[in-house]
Amino acid sequence: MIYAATLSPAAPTFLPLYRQIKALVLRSLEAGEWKPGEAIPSESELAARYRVSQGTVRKAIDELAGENLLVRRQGRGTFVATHGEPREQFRFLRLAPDHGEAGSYASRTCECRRGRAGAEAARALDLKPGDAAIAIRRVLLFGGEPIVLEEITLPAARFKGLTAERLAEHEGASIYHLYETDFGTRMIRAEEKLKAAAADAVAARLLDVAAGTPLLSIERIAFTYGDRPVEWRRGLYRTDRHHYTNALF
Amino acid sequence: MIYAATLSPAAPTFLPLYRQIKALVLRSLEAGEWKPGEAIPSESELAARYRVSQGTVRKAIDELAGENLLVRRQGRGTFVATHGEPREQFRFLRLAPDHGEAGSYASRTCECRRGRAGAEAARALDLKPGDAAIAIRRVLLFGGEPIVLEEITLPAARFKGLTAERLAEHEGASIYHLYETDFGTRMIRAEEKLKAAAADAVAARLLDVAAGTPLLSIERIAFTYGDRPVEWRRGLYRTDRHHYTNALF
DNA sequence: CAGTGGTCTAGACCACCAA
DNA sequence: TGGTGGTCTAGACCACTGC
Repeated sequence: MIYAATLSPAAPTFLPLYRQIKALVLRSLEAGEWKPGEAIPSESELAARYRVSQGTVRKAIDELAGENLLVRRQGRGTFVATHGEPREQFRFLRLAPDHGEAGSYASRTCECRRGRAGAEAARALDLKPGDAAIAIRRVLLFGGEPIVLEEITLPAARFKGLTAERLAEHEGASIYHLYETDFGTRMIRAEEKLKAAAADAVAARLLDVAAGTPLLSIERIAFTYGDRPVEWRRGLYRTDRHHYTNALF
Repeated sequence: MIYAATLSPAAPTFLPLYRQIKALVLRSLEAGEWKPGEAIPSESELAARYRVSQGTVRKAIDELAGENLLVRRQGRGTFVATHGEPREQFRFLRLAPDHGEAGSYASRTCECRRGRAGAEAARALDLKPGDAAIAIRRVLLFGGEPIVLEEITLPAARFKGLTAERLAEHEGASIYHLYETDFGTRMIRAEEKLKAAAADAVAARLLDVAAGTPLLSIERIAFTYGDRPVEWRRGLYRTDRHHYTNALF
């Protein structure tokens, strides 16, 4: 192994071995050498491949598992995380009913068109003025009731061929799972900005509330490998019978 | 060391050594053997004390550091985390201005009285019908502007002697730091529920907005060691020029 | 320079799972 | 029963801090 310091004399004057291994595993992940849901090689195989001890591989994998990129399963192996599993389903959707258990979930796509991105979305996604984008508008239903109105903007280059039909086939499952299966794009993390806003006429109609009703407005930028922003969205949430949950540590 | 399985034949049939060490360190932390901001004994000292290897102590401390209960500082030692440090200051206050840098911060206490807890607070804090509570009402100012109106409810038994004067002396610093210094109560984690709500007359006056303005409503329960809830609060946030930030992983 | 946390190794053994 | 991840140890050495 070669210390990064040897290659780039900048910043952290020293890069531990396990971080270099982590970067190598990350590169394989990003390149799709192991697909979401698949097992990666065992710790001892990786140790042999990279010529380091198993403990060093272990520490690299520990960090990747901590970042939800890998999932360890004792006795079975280490797997590439996927948004397809029920457990991961609601990691990015933190809405809960005020009372009782979470009921059914479904999405209804209103619109899916190709065109220019809005100013905010273009800035968030680093799109150049001429770049095409895909705009989706949909309503999320909980227990059959319309609770969330969402606008999603995607760079057309990465999500070529995404259609309303394909979205319709996928209703009920996480859209991030569709991104994985159809476009090989896995969402790693997201940043959100929350505000309160009054419902305009469109939102009022689609969410079945009076115009002016306070709604929770959530703007999100989602990132894939390499911290590349690849999805922008704004959601308007009815919070009369639901709330957004957050945990602080 | 004794395996937990020997003591309680229930649930996880096996409790690793490092978890037992972690529990012992946690007990010392909770008992105040080492105070916030102080250094705990070195890894080798703890290894000797508990008769385990340094690596095992290390793994226990790793987890506690991951939960923000301890802070490692290479070359210096491991310290008990505190809300007094600037770095920890805004861990529980996730408001940011829409544009520009975060400006000054201050709090202005409107009211601090002893009495009965509200129904919601009493339920959240596990208070019995007769238990006394302390109710605080305050306004948080950012850049000199009133942005947040907060009601805080505390169990009177734990926060005996908390007065408006003491709060006033503490303006500008985190109230969680005051809890630590004056009452030996350190907040470990919190759960929040976010909603959008219309400003009522009182909120409108104190936040200098029109009645009916959409506000972000945040209800929080904060926990100390042993997952004991010891603070309930509801905040109403003006979000016309600020937003609540959240990161999803 | 001594002391602390941080890294790396090698090896033994345990817990869990699937076949 | 064999393979995988999980735990534990002992020891060597490195990086950082403060005296």
